Order: sequence, then structure tokens, then C-alpha cells
Amino acid sequence: MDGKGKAVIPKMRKVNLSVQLLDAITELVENGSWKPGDKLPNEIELAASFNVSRNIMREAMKILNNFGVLESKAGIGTFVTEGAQANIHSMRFFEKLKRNTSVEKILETRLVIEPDLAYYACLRATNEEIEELDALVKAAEKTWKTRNYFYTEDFGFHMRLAQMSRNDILSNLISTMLDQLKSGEYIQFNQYTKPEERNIRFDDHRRIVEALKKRDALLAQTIMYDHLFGRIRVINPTYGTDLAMCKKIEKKRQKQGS
Amino acid sequence: MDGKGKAVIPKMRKVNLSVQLLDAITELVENGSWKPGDKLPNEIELAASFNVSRNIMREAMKILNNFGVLESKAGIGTFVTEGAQANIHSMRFFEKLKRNTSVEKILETRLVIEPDLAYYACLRATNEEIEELDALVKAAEKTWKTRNYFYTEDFGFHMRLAQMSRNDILSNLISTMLDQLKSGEYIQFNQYTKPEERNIRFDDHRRIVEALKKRDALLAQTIMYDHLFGRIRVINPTYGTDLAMCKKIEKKRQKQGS
DNA sequence: ATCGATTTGTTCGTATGTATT
DNA sequence: CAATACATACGAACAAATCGA
Repeated sequence: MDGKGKAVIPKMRKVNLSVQLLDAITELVENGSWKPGDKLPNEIELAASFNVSRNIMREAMKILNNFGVLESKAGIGTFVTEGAQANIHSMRFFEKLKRNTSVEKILETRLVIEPDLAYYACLRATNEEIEELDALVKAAEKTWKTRNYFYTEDFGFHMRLAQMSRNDILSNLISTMLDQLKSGEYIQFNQYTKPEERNIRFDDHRRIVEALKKRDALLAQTIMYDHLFGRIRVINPTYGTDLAMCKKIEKKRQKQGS
Repeated sequence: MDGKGKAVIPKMRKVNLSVQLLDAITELVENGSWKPGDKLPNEIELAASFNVSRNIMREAMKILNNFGVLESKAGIGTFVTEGAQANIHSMRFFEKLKRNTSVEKILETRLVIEPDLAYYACLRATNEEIEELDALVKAAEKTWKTRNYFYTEDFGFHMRLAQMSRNDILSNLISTMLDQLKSGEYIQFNQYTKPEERNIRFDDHRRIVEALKKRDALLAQTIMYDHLFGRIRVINPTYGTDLAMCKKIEKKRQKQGS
């Protein structure tokens, strides 16, 4: 116990060497030490300079290759990509998405995006797609009566509608938001909604389809807004009680009556 | 050559073994062959069953660990995480983000999100933050007069405002959208905007700050909408020429005059 | 509570394929 | 066609963590 033996080993090997490497390299690119287009030293030198083996080095580099921060070409070398900074930001975004599971923020995100997606879908969907959505709602109507509420139909409707907006970025984001809800406590919470409640929600779906059929984009947008706003209120009854927020809804309602 | 030995090996070694492995494993999780909570065979067996070395196996697993699809614990084993499906979807989302560089879709995404972010920022930003934003605009005003248009100030404003919305998901998405524009041809395109044009755009920024100061969320939202709509029109002069779209803008204008 | 089995974490040596000169 | 430089891939080994007897 006199400090002899392995006491000198630095606290390097705490959790995960390659993850630490990943952070270190990301940092280097982020603060500009390694600029886009730069050629990195070869793997052996790199591994040596970070005091790790080549395999560990490669594990970290593979991750960064996958994220589009680095680009390795056999026989030539490894380079920092153009857009490395951008992809690092996407990495961080993704990191947050995994942890940030506040149901309220997810629903708020949907509240911002989905009404407009309904709007765009109304302008861009083909008649066939609208028919498909109609069939989907009708099918859900049946299942809900016999089986009990099941989120598959609910989420399926929102997903399909999002796709019809022809904006991949936003529809994919909505897709991940729905996934987050699916894997969280939100589902259990909704499992116990009252039947009347369910009917209202699924009635909204039907009305949105009708709006699409009439190609009334503003109406579709408004119904979707109210639909999602109701959901947030279930989670947090005080959401949007500020004057401005209420004002917003009033405005939306006025728009609807045109 | 009579089918003995390793002759059965499928044409696995095309380009990048670990990337192919990644796809293969992702597929297994996605189609439900490997379910959340499942314990995977150990690395040696896995490597054998995929006909690769253990190191390559580890490279693929590290990526999936990083994405939160798998979770490896020393001495125990590797497991499929809860929320593996969700994280795979996010993976795909980011794959698309890297490639999808249609400037119009990026601007459309901003058009959907940023007006509402301005709205929320108006409700949630502290007075100090608004002052900070004000200073930012005033600083930009100076630089633009002396230096020439430079996107740093423009994007900085939008970034800062997005953060003030207190919705991390959306503000991070906007951040990556701006990054995409930064690393694309959009910048060069904007380098040659006429001085009058620039003044209008930067005047919008000032008006948004004023709206924030008055805590008029609807006004801030409207200005931001028009601001971004103008940008899309520069890229695609026919954007939103459909009747409904114009109607929408009219409605927004009416809302403003309240 | 030590021992042994299992499994991931880490390292080294070596061989192969690919692109540059 | 060499020689060179590099990423890619493989195999064997040891270290460290974990669990159960």
C-alpha cells in the first residue's frame, strides 16, 4: 500500500478508449486544427501519437468515416472531408436526439412541423395517395372499434401524411419523433385514454382526409394544429396558456372560417 | 473447386467489409431477427458466422454502439438496445441529410420551422438575450457597410434566435440546415446579391428584434416568414405560385395587421 | 471470497490489395 | 514493371471486467 506497483498508470483506461479517441479527433476538427482537405498522418503514426493501437485508431476512424467527417482511401490516405464541420454538428444533433426524450418538446416539434406538412401534402399529394390515406383511416376506424386503441394506426397516418408533403427532411424528422414516442412512456400513457377521447382524435384524422380531398390546404393545416395542440394539453394542461399563444389559436380559427 | 472448403463464401469482399457488415446487422435488427434485449453471440462466433475477422466485426459493432443500436458490456456481452429501431431510423435520417443538398428543400424546411421559432423565442427569451441579439444586428450593420456581405453575421442571427426558442430539437435542425447551406453552392450564390437586397434582408433582422422587444410573437413570426419566403423566391421564382400558397401569405399579412 | 469461465477491450505481427511514382 | 506508401484485413494473444460456483 505504499504506492508501489501499478499505481502510476494514468486514468486513461476508464471507459472506452475508442470513444475517447473519437472525442479527441472530433475536437481537433471542430477547433480547426485539422481543416477540410487536410491529409492525416498514416494510421501507424496516428496510433503512436495518441498512444493507442492501430485497431483502436481504426475503430474511431471508422465511426468518423461513417459520419462523413473523415474519408479514407486505400493506398492514398485519410482526409478531412469538406463539410466535416457540418457533419459534426449533425453528430451532436443526433447525440441530443437520443437523450432528449422530453415528451413535451417532441410534441411541440410535431406541433410546429406537422400542420405545415399537412398543408404541403394537400398541395402535392396525388389523388391516389389521398385515397390510400382514406383507406388507412377507414381501416383504423374498424380496428379501433374491435381491438382497442393501438398506436400503429395513429402513427401510421401521421407518417404517411408526412411523406406526402414531399419534404424528406421534415418527414424523416417526424418519423424519428414518432419513434421516440413509440419507445417512451408516451405509449403507456395513451393506452388508457378514454374511448370518447379516442373517437375525437380519430375523427380529426377523417376530417384531415376530407380537407385533402377538397384540396383545402389551410383547413388541413388548422385541423392538424388543433389535433396536436390537444395532445400537448393532455400532457401539460398549462401549455400555451400565455396570452399570445391563445391569440395564435384564435387567429388560426379565424383563418379556417374563410 | 468441388464445393469443398471455403468455396461457398459469398461475394462479401466488394469494397468495405465493415460497412457491409453494418448494413447486414442493421437489417437483422430492422426486420426483427434480433429484438431489443437480445444477447448477441460473442464476438468470435459472430465474426465466424459472418466470415470476417474479429477486428472487422468490432469496427461494425463500434459504429452501432455509437448509434445506440447495440450496447456492449465488458465481461457480459453485447445486447440490442431498447429503442434500437428508433435509432436506426435516426441513422437513416442522417444518411439522407448528408446527401440531400437540394437548396430549395433546405430553405423550405427553414420556412416551416423558423417563423415558429421566432414566435417561441418571443415568448421565452430573456430581456438580456434580446439585447444580445440587438447588439448582434447592430454589429452586423456596421460590418456589412464596411466589409461587404458576409454570411457569418446572417447565419449567426438565425442561429442565436433559434436557440432562444428553447426547443433544442428544432434549433439543432436549423443549425444543421445552415451548415448545409454554408458548405454548398448557396454561399457563392449569395455573395453576389445586390446591396439593396442585402439591406432589405438585414432590415428584416432589425424588425424581428423590434418585434421581440415589443413581445409581439405574431409579428416576429410573420416577418420571419416573409423574410425566408423571399429567399426561396430568389432560388426558385415560381415557388408557391399555387393559389393556396399565395392565399397563405395574404392570411399571414392580415394577421400582422392586428 | 477466491477461482475459473466467459466475454469484451486492447495490442502486436503480418499479409494483402490498391493507388502513386 | 518495379518500388513505395498506404489502407484493409486477418490471427493470435493478453488484459480487464463480470458472473457464478
